[in-house]
Amino acid sequence: MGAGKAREIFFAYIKDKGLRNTKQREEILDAFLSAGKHITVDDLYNILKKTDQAIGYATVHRNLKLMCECGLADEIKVGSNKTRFEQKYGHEHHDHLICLKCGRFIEVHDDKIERLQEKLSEANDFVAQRHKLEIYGLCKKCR
Amino acid sequence: MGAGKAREIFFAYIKDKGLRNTKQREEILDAFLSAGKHITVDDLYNILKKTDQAIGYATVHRNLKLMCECGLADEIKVGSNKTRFEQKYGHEHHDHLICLKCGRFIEVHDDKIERLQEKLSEANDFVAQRHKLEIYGLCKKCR
DNA sequence: TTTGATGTTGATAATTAATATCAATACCAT
DNA sequence: ATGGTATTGATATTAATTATCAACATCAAA
Repeated sequence: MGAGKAREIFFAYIKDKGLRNTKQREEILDAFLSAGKHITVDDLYNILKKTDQAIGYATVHRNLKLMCECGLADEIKVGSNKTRFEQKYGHEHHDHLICLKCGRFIEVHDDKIERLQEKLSEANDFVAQRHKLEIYGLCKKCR
Repeated sequence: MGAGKAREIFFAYIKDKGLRNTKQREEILDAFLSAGKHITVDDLYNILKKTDQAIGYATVHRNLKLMCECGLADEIKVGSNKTRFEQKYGHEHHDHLICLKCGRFIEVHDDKIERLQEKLSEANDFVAQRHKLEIYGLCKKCR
């Protein structure tokens, strides 16, 4: 795992922007990097509360945003639920199969689909920058 | 256009559910059916206000939800913006190219991609019900 | 047609998530 | 060590959606 590398990227970004390193920032980064996939602000806040009673919700939120800015994290929004954050560094681009019953996210990838998307964009004089593909249905366990 | 058919579906659904027909309900339905694509509650509310001063925001909202229930409308959420509703009846399934600059939605469709998505789902023991593909980038005019 | 049970409306309140504010504090270049 | 300033954490604000409820409208049955 490139967790060390991810930290480097974060701290380099901070320095470059003239921002500062703090105890909380580091805690949040580490907690995020070792947390499960598709975590919410609440999730991370609750994890951090256990070891840092004083940490604030807004601080967790702000720093997750910061991780998105520097390319370490991605925001994903599903339905009307709250925003989830997932690790981007060291994780290939992927799409999601989302179980409507248990809420499980399955990460998938298909090069062919990616290429067809690119073609589709070109055919519409559109310059694609990123995309989101979510397939909703029932997973193995739930059907 | 099957606007008449769409109305039939709506009223049949209402009757079937033991719901009632109202002046507002009909106004909202008709306004929605003749409105442009990807409309928000606000948009529709403002359109309706012109001909029915007394109509309530909540009523518009509730009835758009109802149209989703009966399969005439679909909710689409992009980024952190407000929910948009689009007509489903008489409109083939499609995906969206979304311009990050001007916000324009371009509707696209690719059978090959659809089939590959189905395969991808099967390969993961997943029963797909619906999906959402959004490609973000810059449209012809904006690049 | 009248009636009455009940679904609907419209105004407003409540809820929820994301973000802004700001005084106190912590960081770090000098 | 210190001073300028970014950060924190508590709280307020914003924004969208949904819930509440009394007044009203609908429609099936009489």
